[in-house]
Amino acid sequence: MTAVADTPQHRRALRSTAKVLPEHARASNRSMVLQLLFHAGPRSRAELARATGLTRVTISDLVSSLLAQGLVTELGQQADGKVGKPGTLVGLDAEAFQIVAVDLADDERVHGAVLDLSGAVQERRTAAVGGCTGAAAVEVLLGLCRELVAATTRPVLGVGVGSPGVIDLSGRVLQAPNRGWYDLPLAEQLSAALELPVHVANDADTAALGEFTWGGASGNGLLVLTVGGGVGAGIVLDGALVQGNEHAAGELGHVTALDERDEHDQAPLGRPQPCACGRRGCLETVLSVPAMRRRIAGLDPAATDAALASVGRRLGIVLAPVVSALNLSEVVLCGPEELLGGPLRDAALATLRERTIPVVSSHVQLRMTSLGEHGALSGAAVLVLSGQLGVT
Amino acid sequence: MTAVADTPQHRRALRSTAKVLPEHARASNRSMVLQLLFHAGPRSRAELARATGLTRVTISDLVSSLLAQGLVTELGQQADGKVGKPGTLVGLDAEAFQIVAVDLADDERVHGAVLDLSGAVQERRTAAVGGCTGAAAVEVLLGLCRELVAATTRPVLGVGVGSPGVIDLSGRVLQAPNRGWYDLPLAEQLSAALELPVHVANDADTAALGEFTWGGASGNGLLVLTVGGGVGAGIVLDGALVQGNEHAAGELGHVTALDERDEHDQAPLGRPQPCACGRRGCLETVLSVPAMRRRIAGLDPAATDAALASVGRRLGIVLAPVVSALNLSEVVLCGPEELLGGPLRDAALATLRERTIPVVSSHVQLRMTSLGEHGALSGAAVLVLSGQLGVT
DNA sequence: AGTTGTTTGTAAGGACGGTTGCCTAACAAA
DNA sequence: TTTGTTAGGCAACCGTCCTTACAAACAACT
Repeated sequence: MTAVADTPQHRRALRSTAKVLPEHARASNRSMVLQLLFHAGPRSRAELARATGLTRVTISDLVSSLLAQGLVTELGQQADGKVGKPGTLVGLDAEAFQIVAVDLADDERVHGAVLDLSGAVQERRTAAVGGCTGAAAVEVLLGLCRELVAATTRPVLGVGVGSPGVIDLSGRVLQAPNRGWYDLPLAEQLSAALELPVHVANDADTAALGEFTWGGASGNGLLVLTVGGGVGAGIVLDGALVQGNEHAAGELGHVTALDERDEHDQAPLGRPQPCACGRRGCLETVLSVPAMRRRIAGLDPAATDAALASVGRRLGIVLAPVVSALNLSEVVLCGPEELLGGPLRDAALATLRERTIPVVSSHVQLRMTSLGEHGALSGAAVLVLSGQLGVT
Repeated sequence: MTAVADTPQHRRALRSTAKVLPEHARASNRSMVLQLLFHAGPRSRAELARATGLTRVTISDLVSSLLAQGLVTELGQQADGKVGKPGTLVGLDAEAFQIVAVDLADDERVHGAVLDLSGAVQERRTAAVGGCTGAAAVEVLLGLCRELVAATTRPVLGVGVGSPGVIDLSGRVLQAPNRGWYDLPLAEQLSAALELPVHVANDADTAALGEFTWGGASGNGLLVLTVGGGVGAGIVLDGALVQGNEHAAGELGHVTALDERDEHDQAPLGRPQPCACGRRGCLETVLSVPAMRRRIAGLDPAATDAALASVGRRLGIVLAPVVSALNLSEVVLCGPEELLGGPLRDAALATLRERTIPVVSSHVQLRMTSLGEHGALSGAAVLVLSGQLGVT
């Protein structure tokens, strides 16, 4: 229809650009105010104005619209002993709305929760997958969502879903072998059925978002490694998830981590094992929970520690190039504390530091998640916060 | 002075946010038009409107201001056989302005050039470093800049500099040991002296920008590896350079690539060699130009190929985790063709593909730069295009 | 040749968002 | 009480984009 040819040059030229209207400026400034109230706590209008660089007039206008929507509330006078008129504190009303979050990482049960805007869990529900795949699996998910929405006691801001698989920005599942989903517009379908905004992302990505927002991330550049039945990663740079060319960023589980001839460790991991992907020696074959449990089964404590440390060293070797290339400030491990938290972590960090230049190694952290097993759920909630309010 | 405490939460909250005014929207839309004309060639106003999503009225307004600034020119009627009034083609005037670009990667000579807006080199000059460091090195650079500015025949859009070292977004050189620069506000100093906009970035980063803009990059996610006296990398994701937590992203040269006990290659690289950074087995100790020349000196062609392939395999091993984590679409090598272009590249690509999951490996490219030795210079020019016009 | 329909580019008017300048209220310190 | 400072609101203005309307230029049909 259009006379303009849709050439690759066009798409390239406009890939990361879109028209900007004054109303987008408004939305952006609104997000900035919410972001500030979210992270830094209640503030007076005048303080918001100083912190954002906007004028008091504009902030007043923004705040009044936020008050009208019920997102923020006035919390009374500022009782400092300072000169001048005391300001009126304005704070985010964490209980004004609720978020429905669902985690599909577990193959057996779908885990869901209702959270408030501060990430506090209000309700928790699960549903059995029962081996369902394809459309039936969508039905199970939809059922849990309906149940959770029914359990909310406030208006629902939106629904966030973290799922294994490759998922694009619009919430379309390009492929999720575990569920038998291929090219499925999951967010669109759920949104139509629930009549709510729905955001879907890879579960490692949601875990990374959760860690970024609530895990007390320090610097810039975060990689979250989820260790379960498989191994996945989510990367947050400059406050945004890295998507990758095919939306497959974070596929660290299937990087070769063990070679045929290079194992001379003190607690040898043995020959590279075959992997579900059809190759051998993938990181998943040594770092996944089942693989580690098999390896340490029946070992005495010292041998267990040595075996886990050996796994940690392989992890450190794989992480070193990534951490160097991106100059990450933090690597976070999500998974069973008893496997990951001890010698594995220590060995991985030591190896990572040995193998990177000081300007990188001296700043990088490697730690367990501070969100426990709720990481994926709260991350799915951040998906909604980010999508609906611009807050991360 | 301000009553608002400057807490970490504040900086965190506002890190990737800034107030947005309608004029920023205007600037963004202006950039979008320029971007389209730059990459897709001349268009009529109506076509620009369709491609950008803005109305014809707004485009007319934007185009008229660009015409007034001399950045674009009208190129006559569109002579298609279509119905309706033929449009007036509007095109970027590549010769309306010129760009001064300087490359400091070479320790012996500073290379500079005058380019037009299409990246075509108009003039070329160099200056001897003569072992200068610190302020004296700045003087040499400044002298070359003045010479180049004097050689321009059109108004100068700005000056772009690519330099080794760690450089922040404002063009402050945090550390550049080769030049003896530490915490030096280079862009600011040059800008004050030349009375022109000056943009400074790491040389690997400028090379990556050049490749991204003029190298025919295909997908999303580009890593450019510069191989010279050392090894550096620049990464472009979603059209923007990756900075890193300490602005040290791309420090791949000092990732350990060779271990004490894991070398069983067909053309052994031997024991890990000491590196200038004080550790052993860094990628630089096998992949830098001097290291490779030493290794192949006196070898017959077959042995040379085998040795270079062995280096390539080490490179592939280091790249695999990075390419997987970011799902990169392209890795580009910059450096001597005779060393990098043959068996080394082939072995690196094969190793990279072997060690990554198909969804990643089947899409990734690994090739020599298409910009020859001018990559860094044209990249420095892109720095200016990007900074002044929003075009990449 | 005249009519019709399509497309281009411009003009006028309106909506929206932010700013500056000025005002009043509330408080501490002199 | 006076003075200086800070908070918050009101009015007027400017910039940016939109919608609507219109003239010009052309192809195709009658």
